[in-house]
Amino acid sequence: MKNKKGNNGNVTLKEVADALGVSTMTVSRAINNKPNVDEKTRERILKTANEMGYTPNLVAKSLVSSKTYSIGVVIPEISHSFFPEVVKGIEEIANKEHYQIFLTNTSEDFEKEKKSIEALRAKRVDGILVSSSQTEEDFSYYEKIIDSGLPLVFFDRCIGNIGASCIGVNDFAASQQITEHLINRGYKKIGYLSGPKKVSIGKERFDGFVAALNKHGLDLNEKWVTENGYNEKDGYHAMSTLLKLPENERPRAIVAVNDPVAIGAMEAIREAGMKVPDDFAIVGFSDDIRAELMPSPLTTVHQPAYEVGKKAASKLIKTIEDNTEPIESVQLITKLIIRKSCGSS
Amino acid sequence: MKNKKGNNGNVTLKEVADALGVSTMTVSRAINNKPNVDEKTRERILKTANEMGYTPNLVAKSLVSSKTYSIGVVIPEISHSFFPEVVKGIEEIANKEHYQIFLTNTSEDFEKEKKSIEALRAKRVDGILVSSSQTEEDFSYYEKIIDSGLPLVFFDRCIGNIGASCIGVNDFAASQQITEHLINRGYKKIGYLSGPKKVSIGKERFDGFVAALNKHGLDLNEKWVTENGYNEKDGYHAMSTLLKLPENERPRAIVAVNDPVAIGAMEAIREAGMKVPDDFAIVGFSDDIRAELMPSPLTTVHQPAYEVGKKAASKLIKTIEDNTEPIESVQLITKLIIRKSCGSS
DNA sequence: TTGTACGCGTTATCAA
DNA sequence: TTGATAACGCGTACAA
Repeated sequence: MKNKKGNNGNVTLKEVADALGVSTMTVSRAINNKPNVDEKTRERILKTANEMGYTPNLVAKSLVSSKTYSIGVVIPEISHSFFPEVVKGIEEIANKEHYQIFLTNTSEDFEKEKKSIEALRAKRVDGILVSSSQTEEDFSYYEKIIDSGLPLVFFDRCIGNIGASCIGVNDFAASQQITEHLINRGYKKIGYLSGPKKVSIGKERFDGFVAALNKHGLDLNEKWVTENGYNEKDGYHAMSTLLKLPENERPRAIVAVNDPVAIGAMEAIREAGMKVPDDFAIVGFSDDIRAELMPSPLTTVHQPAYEVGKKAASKLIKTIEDNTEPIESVQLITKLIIRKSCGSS
Repeated sequence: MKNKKGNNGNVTLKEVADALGVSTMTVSRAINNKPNVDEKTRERILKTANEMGYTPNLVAKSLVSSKTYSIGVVIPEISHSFFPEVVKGIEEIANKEHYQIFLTNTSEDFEKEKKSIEALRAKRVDGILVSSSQTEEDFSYYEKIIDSGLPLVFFDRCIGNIGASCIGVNDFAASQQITEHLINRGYKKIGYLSGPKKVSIGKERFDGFVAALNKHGLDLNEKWVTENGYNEKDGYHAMSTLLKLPENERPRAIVAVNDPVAIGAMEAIREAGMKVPDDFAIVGFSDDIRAELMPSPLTTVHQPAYEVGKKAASKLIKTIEDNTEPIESVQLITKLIIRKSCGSS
């Protein structure tokens, strides 16, 4: 059986007004605490509205105001411990400012990413926060979004110089630093397990790695560089490839683009009957919740995920509410966490 | 500078219609693939709409149809590895059915939970999925929600017999089973680190623990039962309390209400200079991503988190789209995962 | 202080 | 096949 009025169970201003014999405007004013309402009528209205279970219809409000108080959040992989922390930060700030968040998970698939954004746009979100999985050279998709005027802030995986703010970390410097840490420990034969280099963190971190080698006069051995995805299975696969090299042509240390990849690689090393750090030193990036618990605790770069989320949400909301808010690229500071996997004593 | 028309950069049906000199209805029909449009005009319209960058305004559509294709998801703690998996399952099903999800994180706070639900209701979500943190006896809040006709499905932490479906796991049986596993290994002095027993999983799991003791003729020692929250720090705190007992009055094995609590307790044990399982055997619940990596890998109950999410979303959407969909209480099957923390050989 | 008219963008309905 | 009108629920602008 359907409701006579399509509005599900919900009470409208008009229904409250009719019940009291006043106009909808008076009810509206009373409920929104506008000054020009007689105190007695206000009380009557509030009482009745409450009894009738009135809740304002934000859909109608949004249609009039072109403001939904909703923001879209697009992330590549909610299972990585980094992202739930980011989302927590986003949610905290958003709620404080009375926004709700639409969450979409793209599973590292750019096509799904685009579809999600179209859905969010159709829902008329006030803005979107994106950690992009785009692996193409062509940034016109995001350029169009930004040109259209939809407020957009990238976080973690950014697309630079196309007119959107970005909240990330110092990927280049941190990657250089952790690589130098390996070099300083005496490792010279160092391999790199990369993610797609078209993705910002893929490029930045790899470049940091190369910069460290150059600075110390070490050569980049192309055979020791693999390019796969950002998950455990990708790390496992990449490391398996390196393990197929003849023993004297293998690297002695490994830098992984992130912790899930490092963790996958460690599994491949273990299965090959070898040990970390005795046979391979290895370092990661992101300080996954599992990093310190690995059989050989993983040396990595700690990222302030919660702060990234808060900062990104805050920047987006400022951009939404004030279109003179400047575009900026923020790099939050990471911290090198030295554990045993790099051969630390 | 503001837009003349408040609709941000978005093109409307009317604008497309004016550009072609047809009525909005014709444009609407063309775009929605209704049959009664001349094929030539349809083509002209689609072409122009596309060129102008038309995207339908779902807010306006929702106002007319009283349907938003949005569902609210309320979870207690997104940082627990269990919940991101659930959310992933929810998102997968929801997207397939063209729904978007509003995510809210309550940090185990019932007041925040209620506020989130009010916000979601004001946004006129088509339904909500809730894992409740309510710790009161009085269920009238949810009774009112359900009576109001807002489709609601609980998952993981349910509130029973008040007219909503619930997708959970066999908490009672699994808790009994894992407790019996300890008993069968010869442990007789068994303590319990509980969460709030007003929360469904708190009660079910504790009752399962007690049932196992009873079945084997063991007494429940009240001193060995603590009631705290569901996080690591709660487990740490609870275990610290037990460790203050004189050595001969301490339990020899511990059942924790979930893995985060078990992990916190293990930390307390380690800090006290004692070992798992040598000094204390311990088991958890939920198969946290860290469980197998603990210094003494944690024996626990694996929950099909992703399946819980898919099933919950699927049930909610069915309930939304067909109000004759029966109320049901589903218990998905868990699996006992035996590792070393229970003294397994 | 209170009420009336109108518009936000869309679709259902009925008329042409 | 196409168009005009009304309605969804609310708030702004103006009138009483």
